[in-house]
Amino acid sequence: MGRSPCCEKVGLKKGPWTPEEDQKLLAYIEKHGHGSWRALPAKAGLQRCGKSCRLRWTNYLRPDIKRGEFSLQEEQTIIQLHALLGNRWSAIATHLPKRTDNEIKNYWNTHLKKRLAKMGIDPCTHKARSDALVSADGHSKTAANLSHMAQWESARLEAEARLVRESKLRATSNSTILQQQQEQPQHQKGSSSSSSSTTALPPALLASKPGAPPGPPPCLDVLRAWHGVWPAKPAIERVDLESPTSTLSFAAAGVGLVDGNAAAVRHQGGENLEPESADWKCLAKDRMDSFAGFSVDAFGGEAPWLPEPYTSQEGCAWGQFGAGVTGLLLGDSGAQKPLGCCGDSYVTRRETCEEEEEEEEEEEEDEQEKEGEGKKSYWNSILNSVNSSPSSNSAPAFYNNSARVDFLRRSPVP
DNA sequence: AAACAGTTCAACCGCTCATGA
DNA sequence: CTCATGAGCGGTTGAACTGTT
Repeated sequence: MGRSPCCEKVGLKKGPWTPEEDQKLLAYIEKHGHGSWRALPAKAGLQRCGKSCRLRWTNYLRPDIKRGEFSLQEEQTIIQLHALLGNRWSAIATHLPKRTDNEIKNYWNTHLKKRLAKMGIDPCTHKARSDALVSADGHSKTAANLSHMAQWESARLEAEARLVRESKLRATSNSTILQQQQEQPQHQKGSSSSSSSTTALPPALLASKPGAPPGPPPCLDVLRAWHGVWPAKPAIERVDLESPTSTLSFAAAGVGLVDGNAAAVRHQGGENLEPESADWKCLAKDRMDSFAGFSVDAFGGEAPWLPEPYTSQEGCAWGQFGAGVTGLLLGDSGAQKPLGCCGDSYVTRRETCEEEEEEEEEEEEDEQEKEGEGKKSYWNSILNSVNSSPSSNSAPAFYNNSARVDFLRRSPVP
């Protein structure tokens, strides 16, 4: 629309970054923070446009980026959030700590989308292609409700993310930033305008603080109101406010609890279970036909932040069931090779992969211990849920929560 | 071993949004 | 209120890589 280019294009380098360029960018940001991206290239001695620098930093060089294979819980989170938010990758990325929107987008397009399509599930709507939702027996109302719910939740997610960002900025500016600014008064100029930008800070400020108090951020009052009660011992023990890309990590925390579910599915079906495998395909299809209405839309929107299923002793409410079905969708993920593991352009992929695999093995061992219980109980939960036949008439747990339904009714549709 | 096809992912492009003058 | 500017987002591209014939 006649917009001037973000920077003078002449003489600026494009294409893959060289190690030297990376080094320059890293060194500059480590020392000064990025400040104004537009002005950065000149200051850092780079023949790149600011946009390119920002992208390189946020998608590749930033120290708190996790690269390599997506874990099951990450896949679940992506599918669930995509069902709710659609292609809003940055919003999805806020729930996947250390993952960039670009990476998530790529992963969706190259893996998850295909997997869903292969299963006969429309990756756009997250419904079985033969739409059982709007059936003759009046389920369309449920569909409308779910759509309403999804819209509302979508807006709410954004609001929460904003609140957290704002509170984070406030908190930071009240303490460290002030001090930092006194020491380096000019580096932060021009970076305060962005509502979501925390990366203007030098990385030292962004370094994770494992011991940071895990108390719920102010925005969680909204959740408390939403849920009626904040669990005495929240399933979400850690709210990672430090990651520049993550304003909330409910998804990781919450879904992490059901990570074992998908693993359990794999376990039940055997590690070599292929998506085409008759057993689970039947199960998936049956359940998808039955639950197409809720599909991932319903439980996907639910699982990441709802504490109920995870705090209840039985832990087999809809959230878990939903995550379990998502696990079904992810049935072959466990067997897949690490993809694009170690994106380092300058180290051969295999070298870094070996290191990462070792680390991942260690992490897996830890996770497996935590998941043990979930794995055992999940399949029973699935069977219970199936046996108790949560037909479309019996809504997921949250729909039976009258307070929430009331709240929903009062809530405006964005 | 070579040619071809398919896949992955880093990077770019064009657009919208937020902010400040 | 309008305009200019910068930042960020989502879609797309193309080089590099991998698998198949």
